Order: sequence, then structure tokens, then C-alpha cells
Amino acid sequence: MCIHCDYTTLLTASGLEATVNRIHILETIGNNNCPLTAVDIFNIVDRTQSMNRVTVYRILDLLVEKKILERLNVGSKAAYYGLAPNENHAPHPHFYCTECGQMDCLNSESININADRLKKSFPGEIQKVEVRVDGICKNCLKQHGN
Amino acid sequence: MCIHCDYTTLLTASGLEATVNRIHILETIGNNNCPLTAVDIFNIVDRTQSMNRVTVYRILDLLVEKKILERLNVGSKAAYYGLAPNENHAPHPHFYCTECGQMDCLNSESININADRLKKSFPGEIQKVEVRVDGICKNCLKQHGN
DNA sequence: GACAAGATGCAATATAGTTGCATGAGCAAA
DNA sequence: TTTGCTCATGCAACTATATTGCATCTTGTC
Repeated sequence: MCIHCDYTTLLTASGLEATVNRIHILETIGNNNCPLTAVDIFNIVDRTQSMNRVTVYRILDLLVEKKILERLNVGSKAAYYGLAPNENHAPHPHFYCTECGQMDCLNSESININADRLKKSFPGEIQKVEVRVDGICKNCLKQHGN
Repeated sequence: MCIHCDYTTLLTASGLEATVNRIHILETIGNNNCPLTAVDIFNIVDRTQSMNRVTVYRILDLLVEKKILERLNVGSKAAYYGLAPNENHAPHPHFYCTECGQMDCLNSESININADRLKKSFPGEIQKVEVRVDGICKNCLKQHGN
């Protein structure tokens, strides 16, 4: 997904050490074209480099806090992680298939959002607006259809 | 929150028995002005009517499936449940305070969403568009501020 | 009342994420 | 190079959330 992001730079720019584990996790997410759960990430990373489950959770938490990753949520299930919006990635909505559980990135132009009204009147601080489209993906529709 | 919805009618219209437990759960959610977690609902209901935890989960799942309730999700935490959009309730976005975990309903006009483009081009079936605003609520801002 | 279908309860289990504490790696001053 | 510090990681135990299987109870219908 991301041939533009230099993970080492991303990490050091946020004041984090660019450790092997962090790079592996970022590469795993970046090489995938859709967000992954912590368990997915652990399984993929652990195939080649042994890494502790807890370390995965801790790195994910840290990178979300530093806004290098974004956490996406969906019905009562595990959170998904993808690269956070940055100069190479516009913020974009996600599609979640309620049949197969697949999460996909949608084009940033596919949905138009205007939160100006809210931003003007809201008495708290707004950090982000997350848009998730739920439905049934093409593949599942095909399998069910006939 | 909802003095307009007749829960018994809502249930039977979906082909469900209007059991005491289901009514209690719907009343609990409807009387609250913001979405609640399954644990919240269990605690509230169980104070007056003894009800099994599992029953709460099962009823919530069922009512979400029948689109009487909607399930809202947030970072790695328990799901929240609110009344689903219907003739008395326009679909609306939600605000989630990352400090205190409070979830609130926003006015349906506060954010303008246009998904026409997606709906035209998307190859699957779109069931709903969920919008969640994350940030820090007024109260938490005040406490932190000074 | 007897029956069937569906609802509920209970115990056990599964899944996701967190915590506390010990160890290890990397860096920097002496 | 050694010492000491800081931060990263590992491991085991734990918590929170949700689900399953099976037994029992309720409700509506005849």
C-alpha cells in the first residue's frame, strides 16, 4: 500500500526509536492494502520474526497515540489498524463487510463530509471524524445471490 | 429519549415476541439520552429485574439484527447500543470522548454527508453509513484546562 | 392441560486486550 | 570498558467482553 512512507523517518519524527519490531509492524500494515486486526498483524509478523503478542498490542497503542496508525472499529469485534492519514494518504472512509468481516479502504472522494457546522458549535475539542460504511461486499453478494 | 416509540409495537412489527426482558432493555436504552454498553444495560436492568447477562447480549444481538437497535463502536472498547433510526429518529452521528468514554448523540444536521458518489459506483450492497466524531468533551476539557 | 416453539438461565469457553514485573538492548558519561 | 540510565520487549497472569451448548422455563395454540 505505501511505497511513499519511510517508516524509520515516521518513527523518529515522532520521537520514537525505530526498533526492528516497530518497523516490522509498520511494514506489515503498509504492505497490506486494507486494515488488519492486532491478531492478524501478530500472526503475519510472528511467521518470520518471533514477536510477543503483548509487544504487538503495545506498539499498536503507541503508534495510534502518535498518529502514525489509525484504529478503526466495528461491531463488537477486534479493532482494525491502518496507516493514519498523512501527506501521502488522504483521510478516507472504510467499508466493512458484515458477512465476511473484510475491511476495505474507500476512495477519499467517494463520500463527501461537511462538519463545519459541528466544528463551529461544538463545545468540546474535535480530534477526528471516522466514517464507516457497513454492507455486503461484492464477493459475498455473489456467493449468496445464487 | 424516546417518548414516541412504542416498544411492543416495534417488536411485534419485526415478528418478535414482546417479552418482558426485551421491553426492559428497550426502555432502558430509550430512557437514556445517550447510547449505553451491554454492561451498562445489564447493570441498570438487573437493579430492578433480575436478568442474566447472556440474555442481555442475546437480546441486543437480536434487536440489532432486526434494526430496532444500532450498535456503535469505538476504539478497542465495548460496543454501545442506541435506538436505531426510524420514523421518530433521524440517523445521526455520535461523539465519543476519548478521555471519559462518554458517547453522545449529535444533531442529525450537524454533519452533512453525501454518499451518492459511492452509492453509484460501489459494487456491493450498502447497509448503513456510520459517522463517529472523536475528541474531548466539554467537561473533560474544563477539568484538564486549569 | 398438553404440546411445540421460542426465550431465558447457567456454566463453561472463547476472544481481545491489559498489567506487573523481570530481562534485554542501546546509548552516553566516566 | 564499564557503569548506569532509559526505553523496549518478553512472559505470566489477569481482566473485560462476548459466545456456546445445553437444560429449563414461558407463552401461545389447540
